[in-house]
Amino acid sequence: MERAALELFVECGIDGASIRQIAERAEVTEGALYRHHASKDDLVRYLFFQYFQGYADLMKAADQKGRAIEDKLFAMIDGFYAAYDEDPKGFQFVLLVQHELLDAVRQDMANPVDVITSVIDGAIKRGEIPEQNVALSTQLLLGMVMQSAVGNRYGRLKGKLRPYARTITNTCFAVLKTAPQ
Amino acid sequence: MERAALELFVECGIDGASIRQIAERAEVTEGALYRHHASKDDLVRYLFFQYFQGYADLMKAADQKGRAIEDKLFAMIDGFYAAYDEDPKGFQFVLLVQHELLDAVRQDMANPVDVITSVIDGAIKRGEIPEQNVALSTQLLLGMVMQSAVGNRYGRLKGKLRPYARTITNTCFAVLKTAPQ
Amino acid sequence: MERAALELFVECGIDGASIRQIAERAEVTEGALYRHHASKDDLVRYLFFQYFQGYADLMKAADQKGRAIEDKLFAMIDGFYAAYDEDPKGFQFVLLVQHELLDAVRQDMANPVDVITSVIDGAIKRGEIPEQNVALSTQLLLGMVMQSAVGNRYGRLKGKLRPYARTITNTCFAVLKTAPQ
Amino acid sequence: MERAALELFVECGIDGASIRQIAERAEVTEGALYRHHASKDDLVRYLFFQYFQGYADLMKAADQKGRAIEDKLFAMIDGFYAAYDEDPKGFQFVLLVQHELLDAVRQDMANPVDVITSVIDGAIKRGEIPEQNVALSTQLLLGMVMQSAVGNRYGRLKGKLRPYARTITNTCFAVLKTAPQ
DNA sequence: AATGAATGAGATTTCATTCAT
DNA sequence: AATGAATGAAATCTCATTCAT
Repeated sequence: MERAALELFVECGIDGASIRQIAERAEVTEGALYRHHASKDDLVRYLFFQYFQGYADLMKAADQKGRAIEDKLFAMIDGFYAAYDEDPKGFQFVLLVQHELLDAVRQDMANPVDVITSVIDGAIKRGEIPEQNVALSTQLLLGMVMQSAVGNRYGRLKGKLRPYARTITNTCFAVLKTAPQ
Repeated sequence: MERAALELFVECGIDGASIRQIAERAEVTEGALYRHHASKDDLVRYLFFQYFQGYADLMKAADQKGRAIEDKLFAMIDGFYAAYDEDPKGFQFVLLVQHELLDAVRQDMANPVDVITSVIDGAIKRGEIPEQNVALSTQLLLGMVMQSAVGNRYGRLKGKLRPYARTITNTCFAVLKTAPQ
Repeated sequence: MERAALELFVECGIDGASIRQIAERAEVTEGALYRHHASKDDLVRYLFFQYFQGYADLMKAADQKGRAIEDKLFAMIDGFYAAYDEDPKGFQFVLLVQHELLDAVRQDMANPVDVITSVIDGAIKRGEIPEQNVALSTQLLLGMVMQSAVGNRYGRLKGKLRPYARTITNTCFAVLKTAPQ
Repeated sequence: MERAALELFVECGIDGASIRQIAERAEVTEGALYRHHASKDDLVRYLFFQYFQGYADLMKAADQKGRAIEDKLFAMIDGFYAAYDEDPKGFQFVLLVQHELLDAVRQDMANPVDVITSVIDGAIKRGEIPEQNVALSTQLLLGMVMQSAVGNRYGRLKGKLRPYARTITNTCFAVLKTAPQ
């Protein structure tokens, strides 16, 4: 049921996918959906937080891996790519609704963005990379990783993403070495 | 009128912004909108292509600048940031509808993505950077530049983006030097 | 202009043909139409009465022709068919709006139906045909003549109708001879 | 619900009757209509084919009655008048939309017009009536029968039509005897 | 006189949600 | 718990008509 919703949301957009369509694809009735989720919004939020939480957990776990930033970065990127390869639509869905729901995140749960920032911060403190504008560096790394997924979706980047994990880790490290200001 | 539409689209999403709201903000009646655009879809497409064309022209012009890839890259990034700083909502709007409209682009007009690819290709041929997976490099550069704009929108990156142009150019060059595969 | 309206009304129906379409086909602007006719309704009424008057005049003139009912009937039928052949859309238009406008007719002008009735009445008085239910006979004759035109429109009856005038007159006479009750 | 629609269509015309009016008269909401019929057009088509099918079945059944054409004709006319007397609006509705929907008929189902034609054809072959222009004769009979119903609607012919069945059958036979060419 | 942009009302249709069964 | 018909609000779009130019 949630799967049907996710797929339709990604295919048609949130407003473009109607409850009736979702119910049809899930092979239940419209009324039945409302026993599991109070509203369409609720369903969207549920899906978003499920995936968002997943990505956040991934990041947090990666943060524990190894000692050097390269290990942590690799764990993050490899983890995300593995997750993406397994369920690309999940990522696409998060991308789709982040505009509306990112604000609702900040308080409660760990944010992947913050984890990246803290990883970079730690590396600077340990002298692994030079002083830099961490907020900026965070966005740059984030951009490279996420855009590779987007490029995959649009057919610009074929096949699975996980094989790129080592390469992307290296470019991320290269970026951090340039000390973006 | 188009401005009112653009702003509402960015604020509320395409489906979230109703013709009535747009008309109200533009201080015209709903019917009046339909004299200028045959449908809501038409209005969305009109806005998308206007901005997309603008960015494409920017990229093509930048491609002519200088000789070395660093000059070209700087022209692109600086040009894009200047455009973004002047009208951030235009970029946000393009981001918002690219999912649905990118397919409608390919045939007719130059695509910024292709321009970047060709710039990288040229640099490889001239021996300025090593052989690499150009499709991948393209997405990485694109990701860094676009995500910095997204980060600005979400308040992660404050102020104007243009001052970052030189720095980002350098990181782009650093990325290309790592020869992503 | 009136011609453009008539044609569009017949092609698309009264509500189906918009003022804008009419203006376009007539190669004038919408505003210009309103200088000649106070409203769309007015235009419809104008066209209806123009044709209806024409048919009524035809009938009245035919009523004067000859002495015997056969002469009068032939004049009527031949006259109507001639008019139909020359401008089938005029008749189709009248058919299209009779539902709404026939009521508006009764008072002012001679009605073709009444003329037929009076012709039959006269023939009975002169002993040319037997006593009968004149209202019924009127509808039967009317039905044969009008349906032949409708049949022509729908392709059931090819070519011009006027050549049928003599034949139809004879069948009309045969009908009247059966003294419908 | 369908009844409310039928009546309003006959009273106000297809475009003149709004979904809202129909819903009001049927004492349901507009949305409820759309559970049963996908669109206004669909509703119109549904009603048309229901009645058209009914008339066609009537004609086919009548075609089986008796041996002589007079029997068949009487069965047809009597059957149609009975149907008309019972539900005049049904016929008026069919008349109203035939312009647009007759074309959609030809392929699938038996057409009353064709049945009449075949009845006349049969009578000619059996020598009951002389050789003639069958297409023309068909329209003449059709015209008499249908126009009597139209005359009833406009108040030219009072009361029930069924009592006229025998008379009209006779006039039809008289028409066929004149061998219209 | 003519233009055509604008108006305002209304039409069709969709849809999240509810609720009697 | 599930169903699916019904609701009611809103969305997109059309159009006869007006009016400043």
